[in-house]
Amino acid sequence: MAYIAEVIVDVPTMQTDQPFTYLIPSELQAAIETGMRVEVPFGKGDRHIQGFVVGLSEVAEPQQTLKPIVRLLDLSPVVNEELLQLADYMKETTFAFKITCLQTMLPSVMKAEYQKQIVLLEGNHPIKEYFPEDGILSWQDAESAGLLPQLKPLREAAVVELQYLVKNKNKAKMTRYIERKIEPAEIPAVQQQLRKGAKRKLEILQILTEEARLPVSFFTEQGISTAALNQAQEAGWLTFTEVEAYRDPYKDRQFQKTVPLELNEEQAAAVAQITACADNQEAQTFLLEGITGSGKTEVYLQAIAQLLKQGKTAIMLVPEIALTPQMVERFKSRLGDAVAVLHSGLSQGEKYDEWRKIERGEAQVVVGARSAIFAPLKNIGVIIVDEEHEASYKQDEAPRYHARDLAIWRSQYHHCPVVLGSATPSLESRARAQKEVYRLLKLNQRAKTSAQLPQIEVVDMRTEFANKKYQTFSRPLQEKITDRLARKEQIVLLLNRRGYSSFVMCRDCGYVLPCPNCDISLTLHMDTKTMRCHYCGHEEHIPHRCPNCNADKIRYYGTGTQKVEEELKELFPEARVLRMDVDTTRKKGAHEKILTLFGEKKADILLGTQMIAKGLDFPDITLVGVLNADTALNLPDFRSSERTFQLLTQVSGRAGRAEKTGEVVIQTFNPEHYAIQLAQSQDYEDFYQKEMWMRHQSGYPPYYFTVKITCSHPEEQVAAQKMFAIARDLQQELSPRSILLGPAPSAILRVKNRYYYQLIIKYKNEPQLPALLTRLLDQSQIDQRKGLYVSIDQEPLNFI
DNA sequence: TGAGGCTGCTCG
DNA sequence: GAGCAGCCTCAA
Repeated sequence: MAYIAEVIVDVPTMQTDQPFTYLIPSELQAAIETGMRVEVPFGKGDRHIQGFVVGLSEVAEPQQTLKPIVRLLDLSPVVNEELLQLADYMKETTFAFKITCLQTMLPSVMKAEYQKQIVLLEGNHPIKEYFPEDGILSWQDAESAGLLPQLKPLREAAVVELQYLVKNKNKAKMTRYIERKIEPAEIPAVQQQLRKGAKRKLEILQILTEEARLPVSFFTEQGISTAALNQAQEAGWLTFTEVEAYRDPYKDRQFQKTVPLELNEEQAAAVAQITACADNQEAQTFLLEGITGSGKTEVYLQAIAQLLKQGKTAIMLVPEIALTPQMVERFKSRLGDAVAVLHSGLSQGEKYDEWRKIERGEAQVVVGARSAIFAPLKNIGVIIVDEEHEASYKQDEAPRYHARDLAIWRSQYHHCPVVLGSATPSLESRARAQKEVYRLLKLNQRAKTSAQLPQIEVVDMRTEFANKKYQTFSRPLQEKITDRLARKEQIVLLLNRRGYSSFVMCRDCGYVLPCPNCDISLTLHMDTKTMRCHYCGHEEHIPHRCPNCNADKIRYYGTGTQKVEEELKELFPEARVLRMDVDTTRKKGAHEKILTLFGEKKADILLGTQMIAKGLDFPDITLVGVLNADTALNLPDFRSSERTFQLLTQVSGRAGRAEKTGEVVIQTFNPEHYAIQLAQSQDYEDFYQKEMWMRHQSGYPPYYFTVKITCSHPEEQVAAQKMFAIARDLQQELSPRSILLGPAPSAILRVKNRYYYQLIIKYKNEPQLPALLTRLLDQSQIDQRKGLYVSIDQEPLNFI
């Protein structure tokens, strides 16, 4: 009898994307379980790598000689049966390797790091002078000392050995505690015997009278030294112990307990339908289409609260930029300690701790961005995807999954409802509701009955441009800002940065400073006084003279937030302005600080990029200005109208959420465009009809499915040739009803010195396509050593 | 003739 | 991802 394990190894290639069989040594047989991480030897030379156990079995006689598992990296499984199945689904739908899917599901600290080192076997060999005492030399040190050529023959002669270490990074944080060993009743007697002046010992004993267990920090904070504690230990009064501690990013925060708000009829009906589904174990997907300010979050909270009472759990996904402190506050204060929060602002250790809390069942509600869909909850009662239209739910690197799809998959596993919420649903989701694949729930009223939808004015910037002095602010907007400042009400200004940035141009020859590695102009950053590339991170000084013609007529162009801020200060010197963009929010907690200041009315104007469009809920905002509505409108992407409409509707929703009525000013060069006009009338349903007609006319989703294939190589020719070869292949195999767009160079042809070519397939029914694409990837494996990469993006959200 | 590079193959 | 075999090229 032999016990064997099927293991997915950490070698992300097409050829190794399958389970490998290993022998389970007898000492591991009792402890090993499916879903654990293990260390295994792999390949010639038995390099040690990490793997995931995906199956266990018993065989009479293995057909081949098997290598044994070296050790277990976990005490209990880190992926359960459900997540293993989910990984299979992800692999099929995203064309990613299974190992990549598995690693994506776990906190990053659980991904192994490998270390190479050289071990001296023959202690007397002259080479030993290069080795440290312990006879172990790291690969990096050997390399930098130029020893590698010398070591090569020594390895063959078995003087040294090459070792690969698998480092397990997931360390729980430990806190030192003190435990009382002395009976409280004895303490007064001991205190009597202390010699005079033994103040600290007296104090320690006093504390021990009250408490049996305390963190060491409790003592040190009171000025009791560790030396004193050590003496107390020697006296047998106490012992030190280590207790596992969670790194809780919110531990110092007090959350005021809140009570459920009164629901209006529409909200109550929505909650009832969702919970009824959960009660009936129905895997139904709801589309909750609610205008801004209609109280979608309250619907989520009450549905979750009800299900929690029945012992169920819940996942709430929000876009990264909407995961504001306000949102977290709302969940924590309503649902208390049941809530775990996962977002990019946490350190690796904090993320790991939140994950363990969930995994152990200590948290029942998970609020987080895209990757929170992998939260290891059991008995899920509802999954909510807020702002479901947001592009950030799709991961733009492998595995290119969409969190919405995985949410639906998990709901089917748990027989529970999914709620997709938005004021402006994606066309795909709205169309599915039309076809009754999803059930449509509508919220047509603002939750606060006194709150009205804001008045929206569209300003034609073509006529405004005659007023040359201030190009950024139209006269109507200036007048309204003046008015709000006088009334001490708050203003939000949105600078739409998509496809737009500030750059430096020479006025004599028109030269624009490019990135040396990418085909894109460098962006001006005034805070660091540098030019930066947003793609590769290249940085250089701001030029004073034109590098091309040497003229000194170099000028800054474009409208960065910094430039707008300066203009604002010039126009309204008395206004207090807060700026929120990538530059001012880079530091941890900066985001929160800006919003808190604004919430406390320490500023009159909040100026920012897209990140201010979502989730802000401040009662005194009565004016929203969109400085440039149409920068995204002219991008060559069929979703540009949809994105523009969504952004304008979302940001308009920030105005007039309480008693005071709000106003919105949209500045545009395309006032007659339907996306702008329908945003003005705030009619999502009209927009949906119009846009569906447009998509039907031009043959785009949701009428067609799409796949994007991308090739990249350091030489443009090679990337292009491969792309054309793939296109020829596909042309032959696909049905004549499918359409190929391209091959064409990507919108930014060169990134990090690699050239990108792409091809888009539009199709309605192509059952052979997954197999075809898998074969294509398989064939492209050979090209990888030549630096030629092929990637596949199923239902891409960015066409350019 | 031997060193070094490139390609294809394999890994349990 | 890494080692290895088989093949080719190149220079002496």
